[in-house]
Amino acid sequence: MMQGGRTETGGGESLLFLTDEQLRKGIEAMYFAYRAFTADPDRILENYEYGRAHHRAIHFINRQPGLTVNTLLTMLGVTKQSLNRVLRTLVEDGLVEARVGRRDKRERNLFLTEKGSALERDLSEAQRARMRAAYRSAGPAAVTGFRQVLEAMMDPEIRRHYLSMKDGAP
Amino acid sequence: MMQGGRTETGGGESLLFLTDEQLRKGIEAMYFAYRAFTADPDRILENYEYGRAHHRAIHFINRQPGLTVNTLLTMLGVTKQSLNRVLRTLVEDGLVEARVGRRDKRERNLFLTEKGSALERDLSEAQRARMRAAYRSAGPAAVTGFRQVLEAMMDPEIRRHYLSMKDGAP
DNA sequence: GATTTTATGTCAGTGATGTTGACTTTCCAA
DNA sequence: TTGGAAAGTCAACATCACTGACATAAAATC
Repeated sequence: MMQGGRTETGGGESLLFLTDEQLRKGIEAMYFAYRAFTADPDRILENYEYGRAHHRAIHFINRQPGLTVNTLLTMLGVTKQSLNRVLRTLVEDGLVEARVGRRDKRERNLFLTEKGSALERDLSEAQRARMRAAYRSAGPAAVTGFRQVLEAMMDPEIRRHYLSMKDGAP
Repeated sequence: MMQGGRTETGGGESLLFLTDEQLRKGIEAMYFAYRAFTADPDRILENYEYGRAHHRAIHFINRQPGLTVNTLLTMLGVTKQSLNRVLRTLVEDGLVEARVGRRDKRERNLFLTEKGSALERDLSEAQRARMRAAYRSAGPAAVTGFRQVLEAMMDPEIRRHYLSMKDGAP
């Protein structure tokens, strides 16, 4: 049975953090933390008729103003039909502006309106408050480790996108 | 405007990791990593007619064999109606056994059957493989920080449950 | 100039997951 | 014995994802 077995590859004591039990705890930690992580913005979104998908779209449009639908599609990893439904309501409600591309008129460049920016700030401040508290309680060294593990966990193509977005360390 | 502002509370350079930009990167890291984290088991579940909710139920029943429906409910944070639909299919398909409680016959104690254990191993091995690779590439110190931040991010009641589950450090 | 490819939008149908609300059954405990 | 907790059930509904098919416009290519 593989269940309950250790996963050391012969490296000795320094690999104790790679036991199946340790990995399972990590899996549970990811699950529980992510749930808390999404709970705060979800509470805000209940007041509107929006869901998590709207939040994601708003987040990335704020991070890369003018990005195209296709780029957003890649980052969100959903189908265009799914994203389109979300974008349509956001444009209709005046939170997002979709400007026809200047060079390539097939493209739509997406921007947040002032109203969209306001919601973005609300949502992200709720999320940042939790992240800030967690960072503060864990300390800078832990935060570095946190980011390292998360980055190593991402799919390579997505990690490229992630790393290319503007960073807080100038 | 609060947007783009720093969040230092006067502590000086040691709090640079708490800038809004750093927090936003952390938020994105969580999102992208979690997506990768769930992608592997999701691929396996496509072959069955199960979804992520079934995976979660199977995971926790494996971790705490004999747990009651109510305990599982608390850990999953869903309604009993939602969980019931999932549990019913798992029991019907012979992956989960729901034994009437010995002391309190209203309760149901949940166990994985051999068939259920087999699927659990498949699913969790896929997830552990990614976690193992990330841990290995980031190293033990990073893993400690990773866990610290995630634990600080959880809701307190859930963290209690999380910490009370068996740990890999004996 | 005609054809193909690309970017986007739209409509229809489906499935998994979640919700609320109302109700029943079982059965422990005051 | 009665009240209430635990569990299960049924119904209706919303969100968010998917696939598949099709439309439009513009760029790219032949």
